[in-house]
This record gives sequence, structure tokens and C-alpha cells, in this order.
Amino acid sequence: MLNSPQAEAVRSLDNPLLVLAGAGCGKTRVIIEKMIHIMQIKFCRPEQLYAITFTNKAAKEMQKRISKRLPNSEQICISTFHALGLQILKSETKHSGLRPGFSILDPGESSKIIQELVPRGIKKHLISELQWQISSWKNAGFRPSEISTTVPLNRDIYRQYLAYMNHINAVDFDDLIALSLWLLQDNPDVKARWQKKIAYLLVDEYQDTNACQYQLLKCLTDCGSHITCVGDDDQSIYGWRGAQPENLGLLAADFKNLQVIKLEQNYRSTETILKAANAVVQHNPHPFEKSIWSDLGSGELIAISSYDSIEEEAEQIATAIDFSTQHKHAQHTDFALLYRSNQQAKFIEQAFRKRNIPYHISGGRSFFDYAEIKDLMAYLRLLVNPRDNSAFLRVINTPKRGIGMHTIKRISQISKLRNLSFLQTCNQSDLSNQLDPKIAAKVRHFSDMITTLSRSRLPAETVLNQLLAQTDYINWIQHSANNQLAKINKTKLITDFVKWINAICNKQTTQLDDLINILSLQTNHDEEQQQGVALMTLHAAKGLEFKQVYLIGVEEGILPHSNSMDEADDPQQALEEERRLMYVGMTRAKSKLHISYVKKRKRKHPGQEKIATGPSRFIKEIPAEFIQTANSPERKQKIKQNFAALRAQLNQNP
DNA sequence: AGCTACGCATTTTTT
DNA sequence: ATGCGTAGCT
Repeated sequence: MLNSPQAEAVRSLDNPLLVLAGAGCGKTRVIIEKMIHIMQIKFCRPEQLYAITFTNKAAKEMQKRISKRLPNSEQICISTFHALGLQILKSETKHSGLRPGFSILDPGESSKIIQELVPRGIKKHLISELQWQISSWKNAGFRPSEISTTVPLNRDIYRQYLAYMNHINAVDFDDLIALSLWLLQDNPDVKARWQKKIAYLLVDEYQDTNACQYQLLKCLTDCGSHITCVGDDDQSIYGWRGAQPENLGLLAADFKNLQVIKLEQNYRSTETILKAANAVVQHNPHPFEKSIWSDLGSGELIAISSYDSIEEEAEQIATAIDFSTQHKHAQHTDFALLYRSNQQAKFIEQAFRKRNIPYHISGGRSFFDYAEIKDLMAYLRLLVNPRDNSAFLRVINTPKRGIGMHTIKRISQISKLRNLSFLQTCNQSDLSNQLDPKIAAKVRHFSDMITTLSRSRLPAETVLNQLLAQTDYINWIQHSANNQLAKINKTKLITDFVKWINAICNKQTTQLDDLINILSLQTNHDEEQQQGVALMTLHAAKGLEFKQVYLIGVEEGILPHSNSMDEADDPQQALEEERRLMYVGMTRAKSKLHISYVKKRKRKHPGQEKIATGPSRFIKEIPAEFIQTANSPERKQKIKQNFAALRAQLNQNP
């Protein structure tokens, strides 16, 4: 059953709608019910219904939930912002300046391109700063011509970057949104077509939209009535990526007759957890007043513990979870450990492995981060997009075929002179005049293989198998692995990739270029192997819930993170965002929240001495009435139990 | 000359 | 456990 504001949000179809929903108040549910409602009253055809999320995970989850309720749900367009951008760019190649088969580059590749555009000898951190600058300009929706900067050189590099990306027929993640926006702005007829195509637009996690995404939304709906945005300003944690929680306010200014509905009843957490989280986030200024409440009872107090070292923190938590699962009927999946940065997971993993506690890490290293997968992706990209120099550079000598840096430099020079891509240059008939004939033969062998395969028009899975066979890739991987385990793991990686591709091909498209684009936007393969205790960053935890949550490393310098304030142009805003991160973490817990901090922690790289760190200021913002203090009788009792359990275990396996 | 292999510093959050 | 710089090696 929906509560009355939820039901009102679902039924409100005649005006633009903003749903301000607190954590755990059922905002995703509103989106799903609203889609079902729209379909049931036949307000539009399913392919005209668009739901936009930020992560693939959220999109998948939504797709799954709606497929249980509607027969033709797969025709509804549920996608991420980036996937929508891709869809627009792909269907409008006539106007975008891109050619079919264009590549999506990852940030590593885009960094290398910037490196090439910048004067030689520029320090690495300046390059990443420039990359960040370009990204921010795109996130703001600024074209090079629209920028007034104190450093005109940066703007020139931005311009050159866009030109080079176009030359190699590639886009980066930010381009998917920015180029889509510019395309619609420049072509009113295309814009009109898309506005017609989208009968109703629903946006999840609206507070995470950046200026560019906001403008895109405005373009797609023409400030029309058929938009529903769902968001929570207290959960805006992507400011560093250009997200503007101000977009919540802009909506009222730009969309006529905006209706605002608040969802304030929380169905997730106990009153204790909710009140404590609210008390923390109330230290931030609030343009929109919300008062979240719950009728789930007060429940347990929040446990706050301090430890001498990160190792001890990990050991104690592992022991406690072990104890709960063995003696208190708790499931491993009831628990989540949340932390500020990925590296904090390392010690927890060690402690968990020692005790054979099952766990999974989400968000960390993904399938697509493995060099082998990047190699194969680059091969596939090059087949579809012969202008993709980034892909070319990755695979020209992988596996090693005796083509080294100097040869590559030479190919690059010739390419520049003739305004060709690297692969096109390799296909030139006079190549053997330009290079050492022996090396030219090797280069030619490579380019022939690529060209033949790309012309073959074979189905994706066959192409991949051919590629693996002709490059002898698996053999090379096994040869380069230095131990047996690595050999097995890497081979499995490849076979998993092949399986993965077969699965996608069987399900939908066999077009190689579609396949590659889908894969490029896939960051982690969060397949249903989500067993055991969940380990993830606070960012990755948004939208999820767990019976018991451990927030670890809640110290000054970690949460709030020192870098976030040092590097921000507005430290106050950065601090507020860190506080919201704390709020998001706390509100993930349904019944029990544990918070811990460490007294001494290894600091940065130089000299590895441990430095004393204090508990986070956010801990002090939790009213004492909700806290079960570390030296309370219950706490002491628990420590005794844990210690006994640990000793028993150590005695069992000496 | 040009390529391969061994070694040294690196992590805030993500599509 | 990756990416870049400097040696040996063919």
C-alpha cells in the first residue's frame, strides 16, 4: 500500500513534479508505481516512457522490479543518463559529427590524449588537473567558445581535445551527455523529434544531476509537464563530480506549475537511527525543510567504538560478526561495512579471510579494469572503429609482436602528416618505404588481420574467437603469468568474457558496435553473486539497506576526508557534502548501527609513522541519548564474549 | 638501433 | 598490484 503523498505523486500526471523524499521513504517505489500507473491508464506507449537513473545497478534493479508487474516492460526505456546520451548520439550520427561505430574512451585513455596535446615535460598532476578542468567544463555544459578563463591555454587544449576526439571518432563519458545536449540545442528539429519520442520522463536521484544533465532534461521535455524528478538534497554526495543540488531549486524556477510532494515517512530504520542521522545532517543549511519520521520503534542504541589500530578495528568487527552469525541466528548478508575510501577495505578483507567469513566487495576493482579485458575491448573497438588510435596503441604490440615505441612514434608522425588514423596509416601501400622492411611486414600483418576481421561481418562471438585464435592471446597470457594461480585466474577471466559476450548476443543485439558500447558503459559486473557481508564505499551504498551497518574509520581526515576540503574551492560546501556522506551511511541501517574510529593511523606516503587521529566531528554531532557508549556495561560484556570467542578459535587452529 | 624485462612509486568518492 | 623510467639484450 502506498501512503497518501506517495499515491498523490503516482497519480499526478498533469504537471511537472518534484518528489522530495528522505532516505528510505520509498522514492524508487514511487517511480515504479508511477510507471505502472501510466501504462495501465494507457497514457503512452511503453517505448515512450523513459526512466533515468545514475547507475547501471539502479537501472537493472528498476527493470527487474517492473518486469514482475508489467507484461511489456522491456519496451520501457530504463537507462542511465550516460546510456541515454549514447542512444541520442547513436541515432543522430548525421548531426553529431560522429561516424557509426564510435568508441567510448575511459578516463585513462582520455588522460593520455591530453598528455599528447600539452607541451612536453608538463608534470603529471597538472595533466590530471587539466583533465578535471575539461570534465568540469563539460559537466557545466560549456563549449570552448563559452569559456572565459584566466588561462587561455587550457581553453585551447579543451578545443584541441574535442577536435582530436572527433578525429579518432571517439567520445568520453562526459561527452555522452554534453554532445547530446549540444546536438539538441543546435538542431531544433532533432530536439522536437526527441520531445515527441519521450512522452513521460522520470528521473531518479535527481539531486545528483549536474548542470549539463539538467539542461538535457529541460531540452528533452521542453519544460513540459511530463516530468517527475525524485531526489533528496541531504543525499547529494556527488558535488565533486559536478552535481548541483541547486537543480532542485532551479526546477521550481524553470518549470511552470511545478508541484512539490514530500515523502517523510521512513520505512527502513528505527527511530533511534533516524533521529541520530537527522541530528547530524541538521548541521547543514536546509533550503527544503523535511522532517523524516518512522514508526518502527526506537530499537537499539548506536554503538560507538574506538580502536588502537586499523588491524584491531578489523579484527574486532570480524569477531563480532562471526559471533552473531554463529550464536545469534544472524545471516552474513544482514551486515554491511561502509567506508570512505576503497583502500580501507584491505584490512577488513584480511580479517574476514582469516575467519572464513564470506563477503563481497562492490564498486571496487571491476571486471573491466583487468588489463586483459581492456586488451580485448580495444581489439573489438578497433575492428568497429578504424580511427580509434587509443585502441590501436593498446593492442598494436599486445601480444608482443616486435613492434616497439620507435616504430609507433614513426607511425604516429606519418599519421599526422597525412591526417590519417594509425590503423589507416598501417594500411597504406607505401608503408614499407617508411619503415624498416622487416618491421613493416610485422605491422602489415597486424593491420591485415584487423582489416580482414572487420570486413568479415561475422557475429560478435565468432569475431572474438577468431581474434583470440589469431593473436594466440590465451597462450600469451599464460606465458606472461608468473605463477600457476595467476595463469588459471587470467584464463578464467578470458573465458568469462567470452561467456559474457555470448550471453548478451543471445539476449539482444549481435551488432558488434552496439555490443562494445554497451560494454563500455558497464563498469562492474554486479552479477547475483552478492553473498556474505557487504563491503563498499559510502558512495556505493546509496540506495541500499542492511539490517546492521558498520561505519568504519569515522575519523577527522577520513570522514570528513582531508583531501575533500583541501582541494575544494569552497571548503564549507565540501564539509557539508562529507556530512551528507555520513548521513547516507547512517541511514543505510535498518536495525543496528555501529560506528568506529581508530586512534592511530598510518599517514600518507612519506615516513610511515602512525599519526594520532581523532574521532570525526560528525560523531560529536550525534546526541548522547542515542549512543551506547564504548565503556557501558553492555559494551564490556560484548568485548568479553568476543575475546572468549576469539580465544576459542585460536585454540582450535593454532 | 630498437625491443623486452626488471624495478620504483602509487589510492577519495564514479558513469 | 599498475604505470612509468632506465637499464641490458637481440
